[in-house]
Amino acid sequence: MHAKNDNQAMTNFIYNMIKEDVEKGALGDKCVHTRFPPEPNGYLHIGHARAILLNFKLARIFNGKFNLRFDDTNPIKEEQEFVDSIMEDIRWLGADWEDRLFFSSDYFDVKYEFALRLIKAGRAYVCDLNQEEIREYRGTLTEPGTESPYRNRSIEENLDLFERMRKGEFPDGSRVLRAKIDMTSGNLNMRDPVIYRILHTAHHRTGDKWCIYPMYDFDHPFSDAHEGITHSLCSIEYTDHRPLYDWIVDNAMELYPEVVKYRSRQTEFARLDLTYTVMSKRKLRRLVEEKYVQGWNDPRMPTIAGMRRRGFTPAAIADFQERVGVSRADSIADLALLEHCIRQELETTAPRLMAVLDPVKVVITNWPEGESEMMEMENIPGDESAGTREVPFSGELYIERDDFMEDPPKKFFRLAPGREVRLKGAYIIKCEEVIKDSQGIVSELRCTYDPQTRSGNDTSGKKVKGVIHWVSTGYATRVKVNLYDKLFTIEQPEEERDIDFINNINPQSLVVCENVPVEPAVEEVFPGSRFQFLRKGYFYYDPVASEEGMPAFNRIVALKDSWAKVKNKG
RNA sequence: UGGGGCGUAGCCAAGCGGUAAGGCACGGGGUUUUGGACCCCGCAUGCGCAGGUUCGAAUCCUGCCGCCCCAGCCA
Repeated sequence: MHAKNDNQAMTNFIYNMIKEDVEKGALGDKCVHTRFPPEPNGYLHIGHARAILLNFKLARIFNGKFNLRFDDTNPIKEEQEFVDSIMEDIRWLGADWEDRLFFSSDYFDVKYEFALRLIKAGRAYVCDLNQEEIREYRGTLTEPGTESPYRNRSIEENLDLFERMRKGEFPDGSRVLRAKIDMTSGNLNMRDPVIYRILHTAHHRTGDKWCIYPMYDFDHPFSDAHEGITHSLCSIEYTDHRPLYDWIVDNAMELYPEVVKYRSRQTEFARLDLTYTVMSKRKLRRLVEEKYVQGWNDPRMPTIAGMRRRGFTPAAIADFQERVGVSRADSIADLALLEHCIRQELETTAPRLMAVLDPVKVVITNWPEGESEMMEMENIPGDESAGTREVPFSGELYIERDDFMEDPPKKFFRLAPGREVRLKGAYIIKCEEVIKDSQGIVSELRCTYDPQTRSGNDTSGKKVKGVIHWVSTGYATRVKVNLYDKLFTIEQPEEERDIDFINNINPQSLVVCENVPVEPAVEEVFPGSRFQFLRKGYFYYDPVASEEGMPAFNRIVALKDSWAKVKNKG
């Protein structure tokens, strides 16, 4: 439907590059093969969705393959809980890794062998410098480093020491294995990078089998080449690591060709940020831990889990990613674009329902006492196949409090004393009397209806500008509604260097409406489905927040509101 | 002269020597029983700046300016 053809949608530089590779036969007998390599130490967010979808779609467009590989080389930070949530999120997004679920830790044996071969080739050595000394020897951004005094140990000694590291003879931090590259390189990553460290910590997959673990820069390129990844896509901050990536892959091909399926290449692209939210793991964790939100899946969070509970759809997220595009330039996508994508999808797919979020009572004084009438309304305007439903109309109704103004400005088209308005799908009513409580708050509007104006066979010839929604008081089902809005009040909450980003939280990011009257058709809908509450916005029947007898609906996004603009102009 | 990356509209982004796509946002009009949706129209004499090459430059050259990343035994 709204999803464009893949080939038309993709016009970014990575797509172009792969297309060229394919056309000139650069892949040999290989097909395009990509991967998404999350570290299982946190929840996925909308920024990750770009990487997931990009990798997955690229593989699909070129009839290639897409792997999911957990980068689990640091047992201190990684947990099974995150493996599970990450898989759930990726699956929900629609990226299918088929039978190719891998873990970096699956290759610890073969990586150990590779390390041995590097040592034997004189290209890696065990270094006894402690962490602080390694830092000192590394030099600075502007000064070259100094070679470690252990750099020229004999191959035999290195082999012996590395073996003893593996056996657990040395404490954490006492020794590391380093690649012997160039301590004078302007690129710090090439100054004899550490490739294995000692960590006497159990691993979520390999248990106590290992007490030495490979570093990312050694592990990642090797795993890519080992899996036969043709295009290794990563974010821009790894550009500096590319020479090391190539060094590792080249050495693997030379020293251990039997386990290398492809000479993988790394390509970097910019991360994706979004306005009115934060994306850093640290800040998201703070929001959760300090209880500014109710958890990682709070519908205000930019996490995949949060967006799923808010009611976003995978299709809208994918559409958003496509429209934003991919480049190497730092970018912050506009929340308005994401909102546009979900509105566009729901406009044609979400059935309409009437709910009055902030009710005020209307009594129709000339309506026959105790009578009611069924009004037929379209579920999705313009889509006959979506059918219609019956909505009970009566002499006592709720309408939205802000659909009435006692002293309205010229451009206000809704209800006001002496003015007429159409009740959507029903009759035109006229406000005859305003009743207020002791505090002067409007408590009831007494109106008359015009029997000639029944929707569908209006013989009155009347034209009113305003159309408002309503619910019959005697036929209202009560639900809970969570009105979610932007989590922050400014576009870039992370930008304010001197002010804690917490200060920019939107105090109105969640407004709860209890006992909201909704037309009775709501009783036939299911958790997990999406609706438009007429004129108010799109809502998601939240299976998590709903309770027995009290369904909860989350506002995904409000409808565009051009009245608000008029009103604010004065 | 540490190394690397990036500057096209308010936000994204195409373009790769032939005279600035597209989307969102914004503004105007039409239409409408959702102030929604839909349909028109408008929105960079200009591509960070300054020179140069060329019949012709966002694209090539030179020099500047600005922003981002890198000194984890994190990924």
